[in-house]
Amino acid sequence: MSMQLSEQEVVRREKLEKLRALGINPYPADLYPVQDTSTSIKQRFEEGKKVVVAGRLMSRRIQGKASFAELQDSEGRVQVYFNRDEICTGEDKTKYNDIYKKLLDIGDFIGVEGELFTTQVGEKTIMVKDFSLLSKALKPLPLPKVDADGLIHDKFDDPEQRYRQRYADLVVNPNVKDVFVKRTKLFNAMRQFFNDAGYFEVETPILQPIPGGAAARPFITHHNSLDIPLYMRIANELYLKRLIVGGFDGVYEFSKNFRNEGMDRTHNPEFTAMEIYVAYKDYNWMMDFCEKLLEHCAIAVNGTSKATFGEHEIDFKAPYKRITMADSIKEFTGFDITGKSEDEIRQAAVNMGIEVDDTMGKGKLIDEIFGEKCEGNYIQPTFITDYPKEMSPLCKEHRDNPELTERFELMVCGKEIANAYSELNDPIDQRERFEHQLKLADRGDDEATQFIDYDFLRALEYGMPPTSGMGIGMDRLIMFLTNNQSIQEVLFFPQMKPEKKAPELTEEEKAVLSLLKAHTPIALDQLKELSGLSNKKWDKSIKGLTKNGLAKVNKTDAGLFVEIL
RNA sequence: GACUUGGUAGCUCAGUUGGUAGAGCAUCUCCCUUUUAAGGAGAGGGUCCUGGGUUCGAGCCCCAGCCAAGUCACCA
Repeated sequence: MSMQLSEQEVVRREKLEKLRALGINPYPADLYPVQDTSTSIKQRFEEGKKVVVAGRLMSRRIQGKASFAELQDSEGRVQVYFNRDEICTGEDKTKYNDIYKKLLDIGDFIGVEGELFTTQVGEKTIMVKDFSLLSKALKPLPLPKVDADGLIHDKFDDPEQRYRQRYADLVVNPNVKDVFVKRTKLFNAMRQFFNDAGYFEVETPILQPIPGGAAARPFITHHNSLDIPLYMRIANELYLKRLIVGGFDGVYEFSKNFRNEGMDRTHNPEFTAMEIYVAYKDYNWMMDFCEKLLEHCAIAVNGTSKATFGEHEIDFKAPYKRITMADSIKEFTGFDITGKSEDEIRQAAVNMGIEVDDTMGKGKLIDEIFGEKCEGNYIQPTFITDYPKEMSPLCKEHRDNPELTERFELMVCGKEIANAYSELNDPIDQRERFEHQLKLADRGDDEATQFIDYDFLRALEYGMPPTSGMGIGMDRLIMFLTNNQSIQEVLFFPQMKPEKKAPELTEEEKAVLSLLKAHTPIALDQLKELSGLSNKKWDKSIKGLTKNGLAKVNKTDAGLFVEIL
């Protein structure tokens, strides 16, 4: 069946044929000898210099026998000047009059050879001596325009369309491209920082027989040859620790994780975390390392340690404030949790107006209080330390207080962007904590981990050196560094519900068509009668058929007749 | 999952108790040899998200659904 084409798409396909008729391949195979870019031209501008550039034609101002246009390449735009008599030095003016003016469109890729000059209004421009079509665009791009005051007109900014057609978004919205350039700069900066410190980048399985290292609902799949379920990873922690057991001093991985949970502007089903584990270190060392790392990354991405996020200006310059969870709660609620029983803490939470229920243990209650009363207050990067033990099944008990763990989270603008431990390396303690989680899961606590990774316990039994580990949510971090409030803006291809395509023909249209096959031509009223459709249905159906080119309505002196085509 | 808002031309958006679907840019035709969002004149272009219903008549009203955004809940 033919696809529905808009008028502009039909026109472009016709141009394609006209180009071929003129002996021009709209999709040539040979390379184009690009020598310059839009930025190199402006940076190393010399009057009369010969240049060769390629890119998309993005705007045109045609004035008869001359025309200004903008060419967009990977680095930006440069103005090009097409003059009929420069391009067509002989009698034949086809190349300018027909090929350039009529058969090229905005969005087409062209290659341009020319010489640099400055226009009367001072714009650095390429005088085109010759050009070639490199690839014809059949769909018109959205065309935002920026005026002299920097205002954007006809901005392409519907999020649904931008996310579904990121390619078009990237072509027409340079600020979107910048976000992804910064994203890659962040990864490169972090990788360089780790490599300079002597740590190894590694890869661990994404398909795992046991999804471990976090409490989250996994995606499940099935391996045919092994005939076993496999889970997509929710975290890579347990694998990286195995490598510390194996003798690496420091390992890290940028890890795509998958969690089968809700989606909103801070959660995508797949997201990227960075996890690093360093032997012979503790969480105090990791805090120092973390703040140096983030300062380094912020500067690499934005050229400064400062970053604007919404109404806040945040500064990633080290060092960051450090406060224990107990002190934080004391500061914002006046309540001191140290030495208190579960009931005392529950009562305090109730007094603060926090909803509690009986299934909440001490750790969960403390977490609720912190989340409700404290978390949102930390705008500048702040380390919150010494979390309750119940909340941290993979973390080492605090050296000074057995109710706590050696854990910190880094808060920025009230959100967690890093989470780190002195890792638990006591295999017997670890086994007990896993078994405890299993009991919670059996009781129906769906947050608790439902599997015990016995292989991981075996690894710990061989001995893991004291180790500190840290995870950083890369998507959230880049949101802060690029001032984006939504994770979809920092992912090239955020997960979306599939677009449903309209059926080629509805059942009603098929019915009318078969009637029409039996009686053609036929009076319109008679066909409508035969179809037995309601007015609205009839109208839709006959319009659908004529639009698809399957039927035609003829107006004659005798009335309206429908015929099949 | 709940609520709110939205879905109309390639893009951005109007659309009046419910009465022939509009504008700007883009497209097409003609004129224009240093302009820069938008030169001049003219023309074409629509699954008004989908499906029902009410009505003589629905872009508009009612019901159901789809998709998205936002808020909350859940989740970390």
